[in-house]
Amino acid sequence: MSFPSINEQMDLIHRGTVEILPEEELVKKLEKSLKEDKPLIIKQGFDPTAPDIHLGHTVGIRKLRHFQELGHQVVVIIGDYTAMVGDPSEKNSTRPRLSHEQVMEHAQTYQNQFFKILDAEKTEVRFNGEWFSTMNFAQIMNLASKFTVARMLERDDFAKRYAGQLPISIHEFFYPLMQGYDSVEIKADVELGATEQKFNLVIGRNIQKEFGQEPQIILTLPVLEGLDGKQRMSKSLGNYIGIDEAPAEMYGKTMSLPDEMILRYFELVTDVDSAELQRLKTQLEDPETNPRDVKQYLGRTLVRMYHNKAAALQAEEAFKQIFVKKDVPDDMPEFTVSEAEIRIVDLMVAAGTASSKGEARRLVQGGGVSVNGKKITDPFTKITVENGQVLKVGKRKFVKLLK
RNA sequence: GGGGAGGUUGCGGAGUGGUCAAACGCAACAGACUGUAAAUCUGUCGACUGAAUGUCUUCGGAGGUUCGAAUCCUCCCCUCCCCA
Repeated sequence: MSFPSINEQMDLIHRGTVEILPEEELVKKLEKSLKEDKPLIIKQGFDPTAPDIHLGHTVGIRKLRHFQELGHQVVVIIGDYTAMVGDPSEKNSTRPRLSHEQVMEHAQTYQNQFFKILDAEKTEVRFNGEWFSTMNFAQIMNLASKFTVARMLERDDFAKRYAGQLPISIHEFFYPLMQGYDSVEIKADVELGATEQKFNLVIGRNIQKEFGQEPQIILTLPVLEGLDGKQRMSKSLGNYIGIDEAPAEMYGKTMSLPDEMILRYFELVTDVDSAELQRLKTQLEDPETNPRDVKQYLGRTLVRMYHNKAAALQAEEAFKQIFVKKDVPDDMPEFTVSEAEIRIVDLMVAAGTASSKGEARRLVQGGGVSVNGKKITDPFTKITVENGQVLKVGKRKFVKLLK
């Protein structure tokens, strides 16, 4: 196997990263790997707590991909055991513990999605239950003895919870220890993680030293903001773009991003090269440019990456049709009405566009509902359904009515 | 083990016997303006009923007092702080 030069490697490694700690050590490791023609072991762990991978996750996965392209060995750890603990990072409360069965189910979905980005042939997937399930209490005590409570409480999240009189369970202290021990088991050279993971990653270095290994390099990556442009992208906040989403969804969600996020997304979650990135930056700074156009390009790029080019163009067309021409989409869910005449609020609830009649009534009164382009303002309006009529609720809910 | 504080509608946080489906802020949703951007403004924000000084469900859980309980009492569960 041959590797690119150190400079070339460092260039790609640097893209989008926040910190490399310590960078000189990484260079040394790369030199050694080059000299001995031996790939570095690159680790990142994933807790299969939520079964869908979104763009936020891909920041790390794509970095793994970069290492893979450079010829290094990527090891993905599925934290089947750690998931049962729950990572306390950036959390202000104890996470619910998952059953092993749930975890394994999620893990499968994760793997399927990983390989949309990673080269499955060159990726080693390990479950940390492999070593944790057989660890005995003496070994656990040994691991636990290597850290102090004060050290744990240095962590911001723990410190805040402690100060805020919120519960911290003892088992949460094990999370960083477990993650660190994973590095020992696979003899990691580099571990990737989001910036919020820094504490856990540093613990990994310490643990490796305790176990007589050369400590791993830490590479931190930014936490991607979600659709609101403020809070981290996460499924529970509902501000995510999932890589499994349909083209129209993916494109539409991209278009709803705040403008300030455009470049950041290009940099962190797309393949555009640095020259292109620079060009886009210049373009956005030009007052003549409508940022919307650049955002459309971002939308197309993302759909192309996770679907294909045709889907990207189609998604864009559909989007324009609905929101630019204010037309109705070509494809929409259908709902068959059995009654000859139905009240608008009942129809809305039946067709799933409102969760209760109260909500339906409010939407109607708020002026957000129309049938065949005709706005309805009285919640007691009775609709005589004709085949093919379109019910529109809010900005984006369309239902085709059938008899 | 002892002492103290606390658990309220997605979150934060008022409310200490009726006027409480519960202030206010955030988030969310809808409307106006737009580029499904941001900012701003307006409205809504437990459910049911053609809608109201209506009914039901909700203030950690279970009982109780009362004409009436988020509010008072009893027991239980959970969290935090201090002392040992």
